[in-house]
Amino acid sequence: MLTPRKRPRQQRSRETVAAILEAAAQLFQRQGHAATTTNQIAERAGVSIGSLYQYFPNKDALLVELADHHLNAAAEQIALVFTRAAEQRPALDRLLADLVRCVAALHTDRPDLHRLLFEEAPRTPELVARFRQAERLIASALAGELRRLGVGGPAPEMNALFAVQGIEAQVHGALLDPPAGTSVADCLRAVLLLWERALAEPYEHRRASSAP
Amino acid sequence: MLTPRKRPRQQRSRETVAAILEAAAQLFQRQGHAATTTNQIAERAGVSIGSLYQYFPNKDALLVELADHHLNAAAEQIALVFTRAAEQRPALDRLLADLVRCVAALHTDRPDLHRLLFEEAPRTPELVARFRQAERLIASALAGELRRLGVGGPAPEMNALFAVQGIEAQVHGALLDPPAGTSVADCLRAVLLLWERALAEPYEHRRASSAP
DNA sequence: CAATAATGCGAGCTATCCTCAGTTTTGGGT
DNA sequence: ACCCAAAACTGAGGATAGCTCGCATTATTG
Repeated sequence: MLTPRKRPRQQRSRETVAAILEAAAQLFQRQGHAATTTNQIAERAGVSIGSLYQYFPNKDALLVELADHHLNAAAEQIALVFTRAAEQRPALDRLLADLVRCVAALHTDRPDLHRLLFEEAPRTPELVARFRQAERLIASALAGELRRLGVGGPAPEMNALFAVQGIEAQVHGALLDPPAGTSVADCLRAVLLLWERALAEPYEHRRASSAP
Repeated sequence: MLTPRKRPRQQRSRETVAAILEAAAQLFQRQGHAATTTNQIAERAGVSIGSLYQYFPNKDALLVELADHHLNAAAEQIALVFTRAAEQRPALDRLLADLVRCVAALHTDRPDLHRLLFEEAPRTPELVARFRQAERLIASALAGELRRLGVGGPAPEMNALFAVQGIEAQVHGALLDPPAGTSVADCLRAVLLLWERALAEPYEHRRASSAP
């Protein structure tokens, strides 16, 4: 059982839970996950260790909850890109540019939290599942736009998912460990160009001179 | 200090280290990282806990060492793809097909170990750095081939790196969590097609002859 | 065959996660 | 206003895992 062991019903307990999460976020960011003890978190939150364990079954559950918040916030930002796309019906290059910019912003907005969740924390199955779910949500929205534009090949859903996974990995790499002698902006531009080329029509099969 | 605290100099100690790593691999795979204790590892390896800590400064160092072995094995497999490419000088689609097939094989060969290292284990900075290093090595080899083929855009190095990062993420996703109603083979084919399109030159279709 | 270095040992220290029995606070019913 | 069951809170301490350290054992050197 990784989900809360008890639901806070009164106002007081909801504040307790919020304080615990806030404290956990701060300490995890400052000291790392392993170096932070649950007693420290409780102390900083101004509650007893027992209260912490009334709402979180173990230390990792705090991480999962923080990740969930972060992913929801991210999904919201990305959703904004797609609602704007639904209104303005931009061309592929414009849409992808917005998407890449948004993904990059998600990394740079809270770099420490992002690094904590993606590079340091032990990944519980729970955490992995939530990440995958967010990925699919975004991919689904992107697939809709690809269909509207008549691009993305014969299976836009699949290609949209791969695009989301690829862009995430590439932007992540570009921001945390940019290739020597290249600006981050250049990297993002290059990523954008790659995906424009990968997804744009014509999508005819070029079997020019060699077998599969 | 995450690297070995003492180097094994005699045959006896080298065997001890090997036994410890073997035991660690087995137990980590069977029970997961967190559920495995260092005392269990020592016991299974047939050595005392003190001996373990003579060669590994902490529990995570075992993981780093296992990851290092795994990455070296992977790099070797991939290097094979590129030495063969150097001989046969295949076209882009053929080269990418080999690469994707090889990456997929690395995932399916030892799925439990791979999952351990990529999805469960806490990622120490050391571990992350080694991943990045392997990535760059492969990207560098790929960039060479792209240059030979005259594709990969104006900055083949950068695009090769993005391709490696993207392919890894996409193959990983396709194998561990394939989209509903799609076979793994279909996914891999789709990934391949995306990267063919992303990297191939649309404007200049000159068949490369011998320019470095 | 000393003498010295390398290796191996394992009881136990330290520190962390988490429990639980008991206390305090809250809010709805009378 | 008052009562009281449910909700919330408390913190000392149990259980356990990572890791240390002084000493025994085995190998290597001169």
